[in-house]
Amino acid sequence: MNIGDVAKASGVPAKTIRYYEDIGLIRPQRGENGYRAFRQSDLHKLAFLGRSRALGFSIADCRMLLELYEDDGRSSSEVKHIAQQHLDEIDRKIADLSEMRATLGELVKSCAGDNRPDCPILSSLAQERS
Amino acid sequence: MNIGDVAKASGVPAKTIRYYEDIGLIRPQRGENGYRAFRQSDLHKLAFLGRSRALGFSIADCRMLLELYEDDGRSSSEVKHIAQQHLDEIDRKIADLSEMRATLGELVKSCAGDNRPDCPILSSLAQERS
DNA sequence: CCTTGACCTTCCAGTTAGTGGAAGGTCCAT
DNA sequence: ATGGACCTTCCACTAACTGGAAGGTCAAGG
Repeated sequence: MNIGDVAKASGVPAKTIRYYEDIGLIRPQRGENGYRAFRQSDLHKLAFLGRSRALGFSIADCRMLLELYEDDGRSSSEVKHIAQQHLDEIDRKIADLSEMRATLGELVKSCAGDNRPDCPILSSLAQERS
Repeated sequence: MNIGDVAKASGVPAKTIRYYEDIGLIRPQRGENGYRAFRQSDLHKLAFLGRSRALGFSIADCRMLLELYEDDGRSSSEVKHIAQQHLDEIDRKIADLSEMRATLGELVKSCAGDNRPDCPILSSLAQERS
């Protein structure tokens, strides 16, 4: 399979696939014409990567997950540890965003949004506490 | 005031302050020794930037907000528009993260996390649907 | 007067995870 | 043989800093 085919099949853009090869996540073979020749196992890996990335795992995490996936002697605890760390990170991000959302939501609500200059959003950012 | 003083007073790191000057967000004067000489208005701007960034506004947004802040002829609707867009963006991010959190949370819960290799997390990423 | 340490300066490189685009080679169908 | 759809590499760019090196400045203590 050529890169366009695996891109379509895996949902990972061709450019991204080349990038993944660059950083050593996959090692497709090459045909005589220089084109990358993907095997089923490459496609499989790319789909794995696509799903991992969709869950927000970093490339570094994906690399470890892929290694664990191919390691028959793995312990599920290793996988779970990575996932748990990521889950904690997600929770932290959600908490941060929720706090921003709360503050900003209040400010937006309190701003008239008309053609006058008075604006509680700007006042708050300038710390002109009312 | 030197950069260290404003860094302390504004909470914005010195490196970041230099960066903000680089990209034209602030224009501190210079002393004879070449040191940046910050006025109160610079400090004020930096604090404004610090608070804007803490609410997750992009640098581009911050630039516009700062301009609006200094524009007496502004309409609060312009400010509100920027803030509303950002709020929507935050909501989108929270929604994305919440979905990841839900999926990943299930997977983590279902993984034994012991020394055996069987792992629903990896199975799911590999799309070996059970 | 000299030194020491805490400042300050600029500049370069690296971070994350790709994306866009240019220049050029290949393949297949008409 | 020519056109279009592929493919290749390489370089630059994104966001918002951060780290570090090399070197100048300033104030205090000996």
